[in-house]
Amino acid sequence: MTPGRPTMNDVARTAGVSLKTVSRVVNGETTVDPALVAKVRAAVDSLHYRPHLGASMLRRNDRRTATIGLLLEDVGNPFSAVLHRAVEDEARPRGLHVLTGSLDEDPDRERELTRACARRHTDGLILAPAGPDQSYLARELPPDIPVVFVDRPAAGFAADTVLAGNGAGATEAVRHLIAYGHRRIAFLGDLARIATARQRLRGYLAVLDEGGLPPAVVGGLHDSSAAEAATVDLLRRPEPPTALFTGQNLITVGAVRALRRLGLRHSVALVGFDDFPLADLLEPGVTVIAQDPAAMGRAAARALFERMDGLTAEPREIRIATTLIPRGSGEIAG
Amino acid sequence: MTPGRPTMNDVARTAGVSLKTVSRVVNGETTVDPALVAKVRAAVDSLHYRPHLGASMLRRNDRRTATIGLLLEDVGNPFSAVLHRAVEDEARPRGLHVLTGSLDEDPDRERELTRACARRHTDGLILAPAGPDQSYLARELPPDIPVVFVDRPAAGFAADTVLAGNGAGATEAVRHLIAYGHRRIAFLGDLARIATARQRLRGYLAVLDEGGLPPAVVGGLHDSSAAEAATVDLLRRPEPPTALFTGQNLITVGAVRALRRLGLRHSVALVGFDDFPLADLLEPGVTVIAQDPAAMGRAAARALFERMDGLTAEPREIRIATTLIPRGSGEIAG
DNA sequence: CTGAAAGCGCTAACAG
DNA sequence: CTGTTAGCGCTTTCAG
Repeated sequence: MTPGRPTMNDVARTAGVSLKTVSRVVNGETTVDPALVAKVRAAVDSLHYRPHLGASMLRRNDRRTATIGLLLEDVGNPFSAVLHRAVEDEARPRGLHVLTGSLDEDPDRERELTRACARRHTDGLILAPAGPDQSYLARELPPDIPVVFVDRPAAGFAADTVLAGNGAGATEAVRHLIAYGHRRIAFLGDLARIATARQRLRGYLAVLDEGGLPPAVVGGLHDSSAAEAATVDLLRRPEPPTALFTGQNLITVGAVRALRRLGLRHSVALVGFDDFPLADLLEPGVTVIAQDPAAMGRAAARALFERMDGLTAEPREIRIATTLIPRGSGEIAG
Repeated sequence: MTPGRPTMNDVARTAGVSLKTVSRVVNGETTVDPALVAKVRAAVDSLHYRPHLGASMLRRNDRRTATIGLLLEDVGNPFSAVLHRAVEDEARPRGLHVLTGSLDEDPDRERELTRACARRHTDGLILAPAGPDQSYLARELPPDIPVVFVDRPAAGFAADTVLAGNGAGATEAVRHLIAYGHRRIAFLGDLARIATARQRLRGYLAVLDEGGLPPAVVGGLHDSSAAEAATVDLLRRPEPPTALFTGQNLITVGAVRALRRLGLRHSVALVGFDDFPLADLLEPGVTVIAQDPAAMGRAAARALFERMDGLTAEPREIRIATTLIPRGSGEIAG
């Protein structure tokens, strides 16, 4: 027969004390005779006993699993990865561990993974919404597990939300280009689906409108090579734009490639939304509106912990400011 | 009074059946009267009942939590992030979820987090060892939870291990430089602590020895700016190297910055270990020995699942091949 | 096909 | 300061 993993009972037996005494020692209660503590400790060590979190959580009054869920677009992309790490760093001092998942813009997967968190009784959930509607959460998620949305606004469910200053960032980018004399400024992005992208577009349109300049929008770009092709296309038109504003990381890289291919990298200006490593080592360096994914992760984690601690205030919207980093490509005069 | 989360008992009561019937329906057993199934389903929906994974796992015979642990150096760095994503993709079809943690080269943290996994009864563990010795696992980790090591070899504990072809990759890099006529080739790396780094160094030394060439090793570089300073230093010596081989991502970037600062980027050759985004857009493009973190994650996950399914063969060592990607910097003649 | 009883590993509540 | 009893939400016997 296989003995299986030792239980508190086994420890109690080999230590010659009652189960409850073992429980007290394991939980660090101070009201135990030092001699018994020593006996229990010895038994724990010799049996390699580890307490069973699931069992204790089942019986305990606070019912904490010391685990939070973190559902992001794709844990493999740099933005999500840095955000993830920031959440972990906030969680660590509280003894919390992180269960992660990637949603890939798939609303079904979003429901599936939130359900997985509910079944595991995570103490909280940080979610970057993939689908257009989160009203299902009121049904699927028990009311005792708080949620914080991050990176994208949710719909149909009220909770704290941490967002980048998308509109403000876009506004700053376009104003910057206008200040350098540009009047034909194009926007390249991945529109429609993602609320974040729409906010950036809105910022762009607002500034152009303000200045009486004509917009030129290319949407539906989902990867780098599509962006490259679209940029080449755009610049070969009659009266091409003299400046580009790209709505996202991969699109920026596609535009850089296109400008290079066309030999225009020193004559057409470019500002990208979202920073990326080595942007400063390209030629020219790429001017960006930098987001701060680490700050977003920290803010989301802190908001979640406040809720877990019982805060019941109105849902809050927390904006993490963006920063324009001039590196050359955005300072080409028009 | 707060009702709390509904239990199977609540469902049974509102459906007018026994607890056990609810259990059967929830677990998809087929031997239930369709009429009762419908009643139970209705009760589940109306109460928003969700089964409690912890409670079921406690009583169940197989004792699976449907969760695996994944402990990496830093979930925020691109290498770990891509590996993480690959593990998740393998885990998903098996209905497994991933609990993640970053070790930051800290052996204490490694023990702390493996213990956290043990207490949560994860079904398995994928670990990128941080400390020099993993013999504690035999004590800390119950024998029923299999481990797979990834990215770095472990010591003192035998288990499947997935590694990049570090030695082979380094060998290829140095041979490549020699083929381009270089005789003074320096190695810049983060030595000592990390087994992986040592293997790369060993490959470098072996090839130089083979060709009767003098080694020049700079170690202890832990970040990009240290690497930059060291590179500048190195190249200002009398008889400086004509080619550099950098042992790691951040060091490569530091070297690129140094070469640029010294105006030597088109005259001193460079091959870096580990690929990075935009390496092809620099000038010159940076020649690298690319690892395949996604393949490593996949292989680790598959090996783990085989063990979880009961495989008891000898521990295996799985090597994931590296690829030399010539982009210019490594093809500067010496 | 359905249900009643027992008990997974642990902690709460109450005695001693 | 210590032990006993009951029971968390669920699945497992084993009877109907």
